[in-house]
Amino acid sequence: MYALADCNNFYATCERVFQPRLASKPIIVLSNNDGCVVARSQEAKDLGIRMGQPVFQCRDVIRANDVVVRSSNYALYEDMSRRVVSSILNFIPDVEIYSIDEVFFDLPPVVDCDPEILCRKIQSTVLQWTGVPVSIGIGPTKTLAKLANRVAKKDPLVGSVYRFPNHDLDRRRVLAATPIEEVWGIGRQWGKRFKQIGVDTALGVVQMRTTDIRSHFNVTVMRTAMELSGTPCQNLESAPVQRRSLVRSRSFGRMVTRWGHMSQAIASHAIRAAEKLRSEGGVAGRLAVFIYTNRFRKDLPQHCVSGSCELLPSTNTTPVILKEATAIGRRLWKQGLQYKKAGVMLSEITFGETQGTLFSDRDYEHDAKLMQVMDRINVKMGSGTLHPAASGLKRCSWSMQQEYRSPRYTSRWGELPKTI
DNA sequence: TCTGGGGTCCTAGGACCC
DNA sequence: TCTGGGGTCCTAGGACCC
Repeated sequence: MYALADCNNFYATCERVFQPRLASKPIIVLSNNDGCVVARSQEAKDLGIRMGQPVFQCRDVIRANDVVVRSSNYALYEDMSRRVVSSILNFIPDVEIYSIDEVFFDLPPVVDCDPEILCRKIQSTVLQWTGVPVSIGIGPTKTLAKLANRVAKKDPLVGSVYRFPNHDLDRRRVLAATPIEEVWGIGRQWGKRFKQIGVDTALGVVQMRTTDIRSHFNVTVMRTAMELSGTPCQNLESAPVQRRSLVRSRSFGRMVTRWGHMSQAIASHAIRAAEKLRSEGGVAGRLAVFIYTNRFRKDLPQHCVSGSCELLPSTNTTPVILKEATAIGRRLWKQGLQYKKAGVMLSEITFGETQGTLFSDRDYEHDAKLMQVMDRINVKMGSGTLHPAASGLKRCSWSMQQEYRSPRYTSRWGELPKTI
């Protein structure tokens, strides 16, 4: 039996925990650059503000309803997420952290422990210890736990915890009430294709033959269909998975028209990406850089390009990655265009022993020591204290906008909550 | 005027090998 | 006139998730 605990309106909830006066107000949290709505409290959802909607499109609704607007504060959300997980770990030895606001876990088939009762206990404990309300769905597969979670969230009668029913009639009722595109793993596009062949709920999928699903779709969709029928195809992944790629990218606060600014942006992404990779102990075998113009400005010439190179031997050394990234960026750059976004991607990431090379005079031990010193200083004195000058010496026009960020209450001494 | 960032998996098609 | 069969590897693009 699987369970999925999902924090309700997570980012909006985090904003509320330390500012109780926001308790019943509509809240929205914005993406980087304060561009789109990425989280909404229930009140904001009720006002019709959509997920992913550009904030300038809902200015009127915000003003008319006194909606509280926040820039995203990942330092706060990540720390709150960690607290939620550690609360759950008090009851369950092994969990899979699926996302910043979702945790899967196994419920052992113990006779004297009703899974629903245990989950209710977890739910109330998390709320008491962290202030974050969670909904928990229980089912024989992860997909069904996810589906049950949707019921736990939507149906006020079930009190935030819902177990996918055993009884056939109930099961069909719940499946029939789940629109096809809301099944985990089937989004809008697959949903459309299902509707074309006359299937518009989860029940319809369960009633199809597996071979028919395979012929219309791919194996991923087929697995989802099997999970909906109660055959597990996905295990609990409690060991942290080793990543295969890593991206650092940002839209610019203002359009970039000078190579000087672009090279600083690429440099800063390269530096951050390399730093992140070292923190996880990996090395990358390939580096890619991309630069984009503003795809929404149909009136301007578009230039969305990327270039990549092999890193041999695989590396996480900042100066190596920085030099290559800048060179790729320079090749991609076209003067006279207005750029909106740039990013750096590290891929072919490996951990542990790596392939060396015979033909290099680089001193790898020296590199490793230098990076270690730099990382230690930055951990101790704050991120970015020591950095290559290529990323720029002062905040400038391409930096991100974050006008409405709340304090990082739980992770900065200077920003601890105070009573007034 | 203003439109996010970070991942994974699968498939088709092209280039190449013998 | 008639032009094979069996592989691998890589990349781009499309789908999904949060």
